[in-house]
Amino acid sequence: MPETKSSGATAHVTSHDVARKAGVSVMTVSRAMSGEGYVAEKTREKVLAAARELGYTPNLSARMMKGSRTNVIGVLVNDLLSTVINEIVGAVSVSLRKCGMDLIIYNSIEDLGASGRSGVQQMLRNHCDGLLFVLPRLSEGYIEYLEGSSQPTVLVNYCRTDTTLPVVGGANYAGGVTAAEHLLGLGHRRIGFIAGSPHTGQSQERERGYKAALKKAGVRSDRALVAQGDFGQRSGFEGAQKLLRLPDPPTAIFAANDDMAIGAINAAHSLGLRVPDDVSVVGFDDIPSASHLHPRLTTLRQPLADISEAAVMELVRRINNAEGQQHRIDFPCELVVRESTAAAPLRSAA
Amino acid sequence: MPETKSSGATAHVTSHDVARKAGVSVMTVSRAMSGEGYVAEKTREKVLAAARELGYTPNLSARMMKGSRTNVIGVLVNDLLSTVINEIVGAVSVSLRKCGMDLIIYNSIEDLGASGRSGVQQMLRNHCDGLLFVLPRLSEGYIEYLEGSSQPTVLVNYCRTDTTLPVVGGANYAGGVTAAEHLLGLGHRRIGFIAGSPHTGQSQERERGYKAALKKAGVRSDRALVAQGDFGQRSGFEGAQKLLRLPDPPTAIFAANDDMAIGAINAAHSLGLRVPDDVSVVGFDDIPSASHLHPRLTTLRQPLADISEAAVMELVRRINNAEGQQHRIDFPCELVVRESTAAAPLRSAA
DNA sequence: CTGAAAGCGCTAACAG
DNA sequence: CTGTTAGCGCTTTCAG
Repeated sequence: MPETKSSGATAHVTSHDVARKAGVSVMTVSRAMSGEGYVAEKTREKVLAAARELGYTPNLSARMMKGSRTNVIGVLVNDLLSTVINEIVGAVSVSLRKCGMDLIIYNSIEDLGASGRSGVQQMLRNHCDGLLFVLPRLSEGYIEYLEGSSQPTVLVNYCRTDTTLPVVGGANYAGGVTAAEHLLGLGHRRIGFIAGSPHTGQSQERERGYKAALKKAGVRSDRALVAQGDFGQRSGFEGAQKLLRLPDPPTAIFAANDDMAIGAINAAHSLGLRVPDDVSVVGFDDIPSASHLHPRLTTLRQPLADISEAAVMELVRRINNAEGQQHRIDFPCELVVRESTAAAPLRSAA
Repeated sequence: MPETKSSGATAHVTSHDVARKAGVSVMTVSRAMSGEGYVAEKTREKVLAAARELGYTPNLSARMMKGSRTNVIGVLVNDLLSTVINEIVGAVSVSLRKCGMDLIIYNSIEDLGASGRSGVQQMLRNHCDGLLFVLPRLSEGYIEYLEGSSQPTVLVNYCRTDTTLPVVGGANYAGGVTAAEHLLGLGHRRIGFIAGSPHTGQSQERERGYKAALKKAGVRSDRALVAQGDFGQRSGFEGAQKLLRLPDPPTAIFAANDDMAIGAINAAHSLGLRVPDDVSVVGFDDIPSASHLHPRLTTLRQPLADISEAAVMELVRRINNAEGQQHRIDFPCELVVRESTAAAPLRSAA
């Protein structure tokens, strides 16, 4: 094999190579590349030219070993397959790039705390200027650990416990209230709820809101009308089937997220019921497909782009130790009325 | 601030700390942790105990700077929001963990070649034992670069050009043939096609198969029956609307993926057409929601789990420089007949 | 404004 | 089986 010669393979170009080529010291290369410290404009250009020609990029590992900024943040999730998580990760990615930062994603199937000491997570901690947990499954112990850690950390859409870590998310309780009030306003009295998995506490908050609205309207909540799902489409399907097969079935179903709402609509269809004529369905999130369905889904729009942006801003603020740090930011969720909800059918008397 | 004292924050525990605590040299710690080289069983236990107590994890950055294994592979994608990509990433994640490896995901919005020299990608190259490109948007130049690079690399579901890089994927051409033959067998003669984005070449292959089957059956293909989409649900909706509003509309539509097929079904509904009574729809991929739709979608099942597993095996083989390296692995796609396809309506004479 | 020295945390390569 | 030496590629001192 021939040596270097600037062709394809470009073995390992180091700052030494650039330094030699530019006729300066490695230190000058470092300064020119990072933009920190004084370098004569002319020298900088010379270095940059040499770097470009050689196809040089600084070795981040080496850089971070000295403890300096990497401009990379780590995004930790538990389930990349979730539509919402994906939306958030996408939006975070955009916001981050606006700040000139980049991101790396780590998907842990298990509790993020359990693998908190795994190699990759450790590596992210070492490598990243900050960490963003998106809808995380976190153990209490790991939260405490993160609270004690000096690494800037922001939780997105996590509302299970009180924590000193900053949390950014949607107003789930208020959203639950809104959803239930919408259905109550349409004359529904038997309103089912399909809960999602409890990891982040979002489902519980939405359920609390739903129950509060029912209570306020003088409607007694019925435990039989609450089905347990896991935020997946299939669980929404099964939950809704269970609910709709009840002796005294609900005339409306509020699903804790859109995926389950989609499953619920399919379940209604599978039982020969029409949406919204026979059953109304409300979701939560407003994922893209919500508006392409048949019928188009009435749902609570979570401003994921805003949430993501705010989370990034907060994280950056903390990385820079800047002013104006917030401890909790909640965004209101807006009711989007489409075709999956309508006035309650008249056959209500059971 | 008080010093260490093993509480929460656990500043930066290094191998030196462990060595001191265990009364051995750093080297012994290194060996005990990595499992390589000889260490007395008793010593190893002592070290491991000290490490556990201190909450020590080796610094991967430092480790890889010496060029040794990290047991981490980098997964590069262009669109985390794509259902299929997500499925693959999920399956890859599982396969990898079976091999005791972990993964990090990097999502580049642009062409992966363009940012090929970006910090993060460089970091991944430095950090990872191998790279997996999932349905990538790659420029020719970058492929050449990868071919010349010594880093183990596998492409998943990429079939645009001939490359010396190993490629694992589904048999797209054959799948296209199968889809079209299924529709032809049901008596359809005017069969529309909704193409996806051309980045990976998958859509073209499926289209080639579709056209070949038509030709073989003596059906003249009509350019007006091919709509250009981008694999997104919305584009399937729009493409199908265009097709179904034609003076002589198709009685069946083959969409290059399930997402677009879903859009197509919605489009049919929106035009007052029934699926499959008025129009049959076939998708490609068999994403989870395909079987929850109404009607349930007839589609070509890509064995994503097998594909992912094979890709991982091939990558590991190359990382270990092991025997039996393959250059191309294609998995057949199986036709799954559900409810979205039926015999062609009789009103065919235009 | 630039350079030389030192060392981040770890692990090959060689001694013992 | 264990320790010592050296050095990965970079950046933070501290001198020019």
